[in-house]
Amino acid sequence: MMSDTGPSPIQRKSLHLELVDRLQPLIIGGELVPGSKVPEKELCDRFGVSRTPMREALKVLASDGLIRLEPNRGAWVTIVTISEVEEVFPVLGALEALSGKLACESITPAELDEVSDLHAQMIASYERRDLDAYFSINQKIHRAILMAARNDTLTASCQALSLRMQRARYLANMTEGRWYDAVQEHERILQYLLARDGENLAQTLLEHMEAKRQSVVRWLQAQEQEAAE
Amino acid sequence: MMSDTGPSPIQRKSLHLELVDRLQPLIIGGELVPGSKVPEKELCDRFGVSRTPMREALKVLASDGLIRLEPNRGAWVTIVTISEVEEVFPVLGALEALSGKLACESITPAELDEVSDLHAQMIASYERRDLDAYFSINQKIHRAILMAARNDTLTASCQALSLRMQRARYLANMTEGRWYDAVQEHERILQYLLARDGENLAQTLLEHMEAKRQSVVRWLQAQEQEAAE
DNA sequence: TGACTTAATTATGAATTCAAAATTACCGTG
DNA sequence: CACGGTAATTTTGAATTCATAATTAAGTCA
Repeated sequence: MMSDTGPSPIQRKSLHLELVDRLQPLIIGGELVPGSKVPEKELCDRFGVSRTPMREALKVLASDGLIRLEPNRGAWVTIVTISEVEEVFPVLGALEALSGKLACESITPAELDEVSDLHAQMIASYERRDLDAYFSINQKIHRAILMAARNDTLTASCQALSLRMQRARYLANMTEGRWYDAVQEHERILQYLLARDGENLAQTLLEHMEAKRQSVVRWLQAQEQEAAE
Repeated sequence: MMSDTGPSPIQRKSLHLELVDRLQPLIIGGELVPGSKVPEKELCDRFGVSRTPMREALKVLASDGLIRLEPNRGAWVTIVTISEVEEVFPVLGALEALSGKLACESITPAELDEVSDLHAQMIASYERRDLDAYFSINQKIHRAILMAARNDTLTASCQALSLRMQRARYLANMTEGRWYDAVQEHERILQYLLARDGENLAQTLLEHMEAKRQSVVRWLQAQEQEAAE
């Protein structure tokens, strides 16, 4: 159902890109702990590659902000700071708002069906309080809207920033109240999308991001508090 | 006058980052011709480095979209296509609009003076039809607004996309009419910034980008036409 | 014991090497 | 002469090597 990027590319991806794809989940999944050192040698052994392609991959991940390279001291998994959240969410908001506007212009009935379907699934996971499923489907919805916007540059930019925000399991933490609100927001998002009302969809996505930002910042502040004790 | 990123970093940048910084101007300046092969060995000789850091740099540049890596066939300088322009400018528009909004909240009187000064210089270069100076100052203005927005993530995103649009000398080509309009737009941009009118500044920056997009696309279409003959 | 040196070890950055792929040059055949 | 195929050359991707910087361990002395 997803739009294909091309006719089955036979070309083997270069090793370093393969590694980028493999390392990303380790970082956002928390297996590589934020603030800890990236165990270069260990990862080389694990993936059965030499240091050269691994280090190339680390350079790319660093340019995406997922890790930090300290000269002569190796690579470190970056941590999500409050100030970074305050920076990234407004940018992400602007980009998602644009994606909503563009999606309304280009989305097909089939794609609308798909989003509706995903939305229903998301509601179902909300009702049985399945947070993991909820988050997974939630992301699929945002991605589906992005796809419908038909703008690969926009997709890539959103993707990169989203990854940075997913580094920890922080986002998977919501109060019951915030969760309810988020679902309401998504209800509006779906309605505006179905109505192809770009302006209101953009506005709602912006508010959605702003609310998410607040929620994440609150949680991080609570974490800080906790750590101080 | 520009805000310093920190207290004189003694730490030597890693070689590959140094190379990224050195290669970028070669690409956007057109010395590395769009569509041509990146002469890896030649560049290694020129900068006196081995292939390892050079190849690391190329991987990073590729992830920024300035070059394209074809497996087993080397690196190629990407060309600015019409469809890419149609993609990038709307994204850049959204980001610049945000930067305008944020700048209105945080810009200092000293920074406002600086922008006013740059604006005056830009008008002067317009009046003597000095396109190179005009473009250079123009960029400084956009960058100053970006700095005033106090959002490094936003700055980095804008920077990356701007670079992609600067790859050729295409942008330095404007009709007399378009040039005049651009100056008028910049007049409004300055006024809204001085008035700290975020909403209108954002809107104007958006329109500015849209106009620029149209102008660049027209020029590229003309180029295509020319090439076909 | 504990701070300060100094030596051993390890990790990092970058050059070099090597196998595989792609390109070019060469050559025979129709 | 054009075409197809094979061998030589070059380029690329990735492993290995090597010098240097950083870290750890050991030893010295107050």
